[in-house]
Amino acid sequence: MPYSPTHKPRTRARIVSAARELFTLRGFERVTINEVMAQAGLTRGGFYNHFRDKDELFCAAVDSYARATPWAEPGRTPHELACWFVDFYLSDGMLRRPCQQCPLFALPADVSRSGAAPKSAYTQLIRRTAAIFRAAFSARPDATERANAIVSICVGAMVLASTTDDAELGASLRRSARTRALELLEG
Amino acid sequence: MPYSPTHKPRTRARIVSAARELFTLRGFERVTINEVMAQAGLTRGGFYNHFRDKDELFCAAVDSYARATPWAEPGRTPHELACWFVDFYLSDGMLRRPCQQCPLFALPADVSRSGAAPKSAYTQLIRRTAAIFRAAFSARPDATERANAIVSICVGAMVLASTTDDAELGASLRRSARTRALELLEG
DNA sequence: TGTACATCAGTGAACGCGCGTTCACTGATGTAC
DNA sequence: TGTACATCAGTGAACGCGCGTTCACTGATGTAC
Repeated sequence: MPYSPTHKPRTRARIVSAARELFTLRGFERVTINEVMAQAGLTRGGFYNHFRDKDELFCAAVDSYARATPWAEPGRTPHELACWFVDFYLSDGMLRRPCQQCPLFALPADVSRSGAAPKSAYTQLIRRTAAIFRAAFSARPDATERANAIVSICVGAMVLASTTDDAELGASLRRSARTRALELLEG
Repeated sequence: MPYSPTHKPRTRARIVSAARELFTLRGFERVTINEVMAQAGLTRGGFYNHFRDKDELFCAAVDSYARATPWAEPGRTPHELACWFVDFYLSDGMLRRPCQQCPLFALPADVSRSGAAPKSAYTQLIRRTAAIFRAAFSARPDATERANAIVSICVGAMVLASTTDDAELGASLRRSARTRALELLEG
């Protein structure tokens, strides 16, 4: 039994992590397996020891987001967390720092054109994000509806801001989204 | 001077139209020049009589959206038009009918990874869409801010709805977006 | 403890398909006479 | 009016690059004795 039993899973995790970063930055098609493996410190051929094909890697990458901890912070009320999350999500840093980009706004097109598994992982991610906002409303009858609206407005603003070449328009869209999202949270 | 002077421009327009439809449906990378030309009733080679390369076609396709009439309808007040547009944008038909899909939610990733020209055309399209909503507010000081929020929420809901595999979640997101967008329009 | 061995993660050259792009050619059309 | 001609939009075979994928091999590691 050469190599410890944790060796291969750790290598795999490194590949997935590299893929997640590159995919969110440049999209599924424009990232080559060669690049992913190089970023993980490996060479091309070894890829197929871990994944059947590139699609399976994509699925694993999206899935790894969905499994990531939903930014739960101790010592904060759900409402505080929700407000903080809106700010965090719409921040300059989120827009610029590619490896931190959320696949909800970085990868929708790639996911929508892909197979069932990434779509399912992506759907989970939508649900988790909405749940953060829903938790901020104690017992409002329209909690779900409001949480949905907040997710849409945050994702929409980031999609548009990351696509426009006009930084001021992008900033303005994000400011507006922040105002309205917080307004919805205050109810 | 063989062929009438309008012959070539009309052929070009047919190619752009085919490209627009295919790109919004399947994205820039997955559509081949061969397919575009076939859909326009032509063959591969002729493409380069009209465009320098595939990037130029993409730019022309995005641009042709930006130039499209912004759904101005006579006999309707700006406010009525804005409300109708929210409903139209978030409708089942818009989500399903690929050739009618708006590039704002169908192509953001492709545009953000492309060159300057498509980004600029896309930015124009954001502006035009926001202008429809801004026109619905007579003289509110926060008209621009509200219009921006409405665009973000509509685009965000459609991005998410077109990516999830859960039709009910998608419908729910679009309903929520509709409620809040109309609320913002009523003020 | 040290050595031989078996395993299998990783290597990198090679393959082959797909697609963007090129290019020599065709043939439809308007003009000249 | 009819014929020869010039133009150039469109054709389709061919090219070549890039990238996903394969495969025979290497060499690092843990185990057996």
